[in-house]
Amino acid sequence: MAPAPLNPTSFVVLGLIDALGEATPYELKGAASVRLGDFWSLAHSQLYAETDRLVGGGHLEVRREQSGRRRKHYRLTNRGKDAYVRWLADSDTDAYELRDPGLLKLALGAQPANLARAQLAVHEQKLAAYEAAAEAIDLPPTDGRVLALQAGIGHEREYVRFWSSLATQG
Amino acid sequence: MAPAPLNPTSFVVLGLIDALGEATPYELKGAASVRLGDFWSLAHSQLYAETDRLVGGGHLEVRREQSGRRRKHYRLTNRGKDAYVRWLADSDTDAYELRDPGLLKLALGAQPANLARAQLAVHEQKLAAYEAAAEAIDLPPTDGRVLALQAGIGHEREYVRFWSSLATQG
DNA sequence: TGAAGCATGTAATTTGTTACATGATTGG
DNA sequence: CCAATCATGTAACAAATTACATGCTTCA
Repeated sequence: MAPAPLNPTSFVVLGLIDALGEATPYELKGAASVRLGDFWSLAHSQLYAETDRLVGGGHLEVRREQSGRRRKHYRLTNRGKDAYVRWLADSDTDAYELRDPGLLKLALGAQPANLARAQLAVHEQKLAAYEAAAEAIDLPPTDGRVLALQAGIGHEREYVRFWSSLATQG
Repeated sequence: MAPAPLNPTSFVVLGLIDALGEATPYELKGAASVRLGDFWSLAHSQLYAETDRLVGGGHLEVRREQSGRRRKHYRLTNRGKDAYVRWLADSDTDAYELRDPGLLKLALGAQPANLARAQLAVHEQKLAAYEAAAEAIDLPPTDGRVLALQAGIGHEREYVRFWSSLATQG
């Protein structure tokens, strides 16, 4: 039986470990929220599961502390590094779907005005948070994290524009 | 043990059946792609599983053909209708996460220019498809489906703008 | 009449979420 | 020193994806 193929979660883990050199699942949790913000969240239990799987596939290796907490520290193997680098360089990415619960309600017939007011509040808040993060970040403007944040800001602006246009009626 | 709570998939099914009056899973498949376009897709096996679950929770009732294909036709029960109407009227929707694989690669350090060219092509195509759909649709401009489509168009425009700005370099 | 593809489902596998448990550290 | 909370994991459950199976229509 072939080992399970790598999925986006796998690459998040590989990418974070690549950046950190070595990490425990707990450290990955922190790194994920820093590097990916809230546009791609993972439950901490997923990180424990995914690191295990990646060890099984030969993409990571573990070093376990011999005393105290006996934490597991993970590093990339050559195989893991290769797989990650190839994924990163491959511009043919998975398809993306909007899958926004707010738009789902709208499409299924919710009253636009009420929904819009609630959604507007949500997206205004998220926009403010992203803008604050962009303000605070200390990285060259060509860094991928900055660019991704700019993309997030663009989307939230678009959401605010969209729901604003519906919020006024009703 | 309490019956499993309803999730977005459940409400998609309830909503489609509400609109259709009665439907087989196969008909739901068609209805979903018409009403939700490609912003919220479901595998056909999900529809069989979800209709079953909803029967178990008392939200749907089945009528099975007595001969031939013995298809199952589902209708809302009062309980199902109620749950659906309440969900639709509740403006407090689930949170939304962007979760775009393209942005994930960008944030993890992919070369912006190559990625951008590929993503640009994808989103230009999607934008064109949405615009064609908006052109073809024959519904009042206040219909939720039309509005959701407008939202999709706005997002795709934003994507095109964003990736365009990165595609020129490199 | 047989191939293509539409229609209808089930089963196996993989993923993701939620809940539970408990040890270590630290600030009050 | 004790309450919070940080850190570390496992287990149970729910959901989604993929693969498998197979009957019905249609039309060449």
